[in-house]
Amino acid sequence: METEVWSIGDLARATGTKVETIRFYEKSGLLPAPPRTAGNYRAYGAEHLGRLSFIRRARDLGFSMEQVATLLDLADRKDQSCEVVDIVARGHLAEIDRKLRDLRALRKELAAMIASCDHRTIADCRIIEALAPRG
Amino acid sequence: METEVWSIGDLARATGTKVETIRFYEKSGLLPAPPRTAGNYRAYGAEHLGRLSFIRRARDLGFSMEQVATLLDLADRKDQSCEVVDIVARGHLAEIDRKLRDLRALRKELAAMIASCDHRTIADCRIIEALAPRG
DNA sequence: TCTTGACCCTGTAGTGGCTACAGGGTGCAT
DNA sequence: ATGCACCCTGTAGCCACTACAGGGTCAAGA
Repeated sequence: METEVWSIGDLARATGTKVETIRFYEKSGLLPAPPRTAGNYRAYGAEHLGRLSFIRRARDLGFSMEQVATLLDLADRKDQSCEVVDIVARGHLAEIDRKLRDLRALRKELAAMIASCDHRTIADCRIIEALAPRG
Repeated sequence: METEVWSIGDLARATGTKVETIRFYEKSGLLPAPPRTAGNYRAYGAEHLGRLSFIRRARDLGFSMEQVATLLDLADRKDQSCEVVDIVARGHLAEIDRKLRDLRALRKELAAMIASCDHRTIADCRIIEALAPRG
């Protein structure tokens, strides 16, 4: 049976990734280097497509490249317990919660600043005042 | 009347900034280069302290260096309307709202993934499954 | 056959916002 | 005189890409 082969551009289109990013993932060790054609073009197979989809999906969910590498490593050991996967995911959730808290606090302060601005000259501007030392 | 003079370390302590960061702000054009002592040390005055405090506060509130530069420019033109200041701040608020939306969506998806993991082997792991192409 | 144009290759440098050295000089107290 | 804390410049590193420059490959059309 013939196996399908994709060029780097095909993979890019299929996964919504830029060509340069795919090469970058290869250089970073996330995506294994595929075989080459006679003309030195990368020739990808189904396993590369799957792996790249995994990477993109995990990155979209905000996992760092290091976390993605860990998850990929784990995903390959199919017979082991998935406890570590759970730990990585929970750690990431905690990070997201921290960011959410920070952003909400930020938003509140910024919104208060904007609400108190009544468009006079900058000398009276509450926003500038709020940023100045001991405003 | 004598004017107070601070070393870069004094400024760093007073504003909670690292020394390297202050030099970085100078190189980036956010903080003007101060005069030097005979020994080539930077000699800061009150205006530098004020400006650095402003920068730090704005950065803490999540304004980009470019936005901070704009705000500093505007803050210097005391007689103009503060409309542009308001526009910058509102633009930043909109950015924060976008980030909040994205993070909340992320959190939801991630939490659902984690909730469905019941610690079997990786072959059955819902988290890995959720990341794999067409789940 | 020749050319056009889309695609591919490598390698390097840039982004933002710092941080961390290396390899030196200065200033003050002991 | 010596130690130590501080200062100086310049460069490289971090993350996760992105954007070139300067070439090579390949298929279709004239």
